[in-house]
This record gives sequence, structure tokens and C-alpha cells, in this order.
Amino acid sequence: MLENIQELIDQYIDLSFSVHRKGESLIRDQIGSDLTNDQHYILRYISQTESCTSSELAEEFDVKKSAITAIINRMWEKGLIQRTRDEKDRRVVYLTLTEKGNQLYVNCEERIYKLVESFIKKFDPKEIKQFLETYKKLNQILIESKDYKVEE
Amino acid sequence: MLENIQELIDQYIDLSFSVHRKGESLIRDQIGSDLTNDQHYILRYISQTESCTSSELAEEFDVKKSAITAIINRMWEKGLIQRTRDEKDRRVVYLTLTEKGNQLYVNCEERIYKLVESFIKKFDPKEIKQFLETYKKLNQILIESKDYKVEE
DNA sequence: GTTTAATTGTTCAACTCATTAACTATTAAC
DNA sequence: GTTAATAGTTAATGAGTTGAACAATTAAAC
Repeated sequence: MLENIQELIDQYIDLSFSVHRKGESLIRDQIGSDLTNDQHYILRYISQTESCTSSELAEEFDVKKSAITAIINRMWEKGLIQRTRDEKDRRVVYLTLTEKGNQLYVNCEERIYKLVESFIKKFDPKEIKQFLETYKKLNQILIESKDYKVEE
Repeated sequence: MLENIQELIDQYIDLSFSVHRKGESLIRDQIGSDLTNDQHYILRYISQTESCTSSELAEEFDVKKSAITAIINRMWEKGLIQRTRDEKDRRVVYLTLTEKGNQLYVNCEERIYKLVESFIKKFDPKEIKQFLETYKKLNQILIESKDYKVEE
């Protein structure tokens, strides 16, 4: 039963990172980090993949590579991210978290977990579970129809 | 039955304007408007209230008034918005849509309706209805706990 | 093997949106 | 009538975005 709730919380966090409430700066305001939301998304992605590239991030977040370069630069200046050139293919640069970056990430995730837990618990587990399932389906449909254009 | 689906579509559009999928620029890409999402939100709000003020918009979208001034300026330059000073209280400026602004709004809404309809129809009406209800409750909880901060 | 094409990532200029702080103009309060 | 508060703007600054041009490197064509 307990791990059931934990799973719901994890699923919600996953969703709330693909969805973004307008006018809400959860990371800065409620979690008390000086990262922007976008910077936290990237911190999170790098942490989970251990190591990734700019192209991969651009693909994942559906923005141009130059946008990723700008964000990574700011995070690099804060000492959160390391850049390592691939020895075989010297075009690619691997991005990894520094110790400082990892500590910040772990600390934030802990707080995010507590925050999400606090309002997930206000729902009947069945209701929130059904909600998340529909949400995932909807998200998938939105992704699939991303290039569909409405005619006149 | 038919108005049931229409209602669901309306509710979804309302929600999707308070929620904002990251990396998705629905208005520009799928609807084919040259407005940004933020500009469309404001177009929409002014249309629905007939007339409003900068302060009201700042309150509604939870940003500072200077941010609203910047957006309104851009929309004013495009000829979408009119500014009218109140004759009694000459500090306040009423914002209304021009004919051009209103035409653009109506045109966009029509396309948005079609787009949302196309994927709402992929769900069982019961499922999407339940989804929207939970979403509204969740949204309310998020708004209420906006000032809650997670402790160390 | 040399030329051509594709890929990875950066830099730069221009845009939108956000905040903070200082400011004008006007109205309200005492 | 002086002081407070309110409505809105302006200016400086920063983050994130795009598009275009670029360098460096690798892959493909021949």
C-alpha cells in the first residue's frame, strides 16, 4: 500500500516536469532553489541519464541546440556541470553533473517529493491513479499530433 | 449528448490555458497564428471580460504590472488592442480589443476548438470528464498552497 | 585517397517575457 | 493642504528562444 502511494508520487513528478503550470515557479519559490525551472529540468535529465549530449537535450526538450548551449553555459558557470570531449568522436561533448550539481539535485528532489506528497495525499489513491493514466494517454496523443496543423 | 462533448471541450480549453505544456507552442505552430502563447492568453482574457485593466491582468496571470505593459505594447503595435483612459479616475487605462484583435481571436478560437475536439474525441467521455474534475481539484490545491514552502 | 556531404556544437543578433527599482500622474486620507 | 496609496510606464538586467553562419570533425561517394 505504501509503495503504491510512492509510485503515484513518482508518476506525478514525472508528469509535472513535462507539464508546466503557467505563472508558477515551483523550483524557485516553493523548493527554495536558485535554479530556474528549465535549469532544474536539465539537472534532472542529466542526473537520470548519468551522461548525455547537447543534441540529446535539444531533442528531449524540443528546442534548438543553441538554446541548450545557453542554458548549459549558465549552469557550467555555477559549477554544476562538467563537459568532456569524446576521445573517439571529437565532435561530441558529454555533459555530466559535478559533485556540487549532484548534491543540489538530490537536495531539490527530496523537497519536491515532500511537496508533491503533501497534495497527492489529499486525493483518493484510485482517483489520482486514474488521473495519471488519462494524463499519460493525453500526453502521448499531444506528442503524436505535434505536427498536425488546423486548416482554415 | 452532443452538448456534453462540447462542454468537455470547453472545459479542456480552459484548463489548457491555465496549464502550459513545456516546449509546445500550440498557438504558433498548430493554429498558425503569429501570436505567442502569452499574447493569446491576454487576447482571450480581454475578449471574455470585454474590457479590463493592466492591474487586473497582472493579478490574473500572477506577474508584475511592468510585464503586462511590455506585452500590451507589442500587441498595441500590432493593432490588436486599444487603450482608453477612464474619465473619472484618470489613472486607470481600459484595455479593449480592436476590430482586428477580435477577428484574430475568433479565428484562433475556432481552430483551437477543432484541434482540441480532434483529440478529446479519442477518449471515452466519462474518462475525460473524470480527468477534468480531478484536474480542477488539483489546480485548486496548487493555487491554495502557492505560498507553502518546503522546510529543510 | 580526395572531394563532398552530414553531424556536433558554438557564437551572434534579435526577439519575448520576467523582475526590480525609480518615476509620473492621479486620487484618497488625515 | 500635505501625505499616502494607487495605476501605469520606463529602464536596466537576465533567462530562454530562434535562425543563420561558422568551425571542427566524421562519414560517404567516387
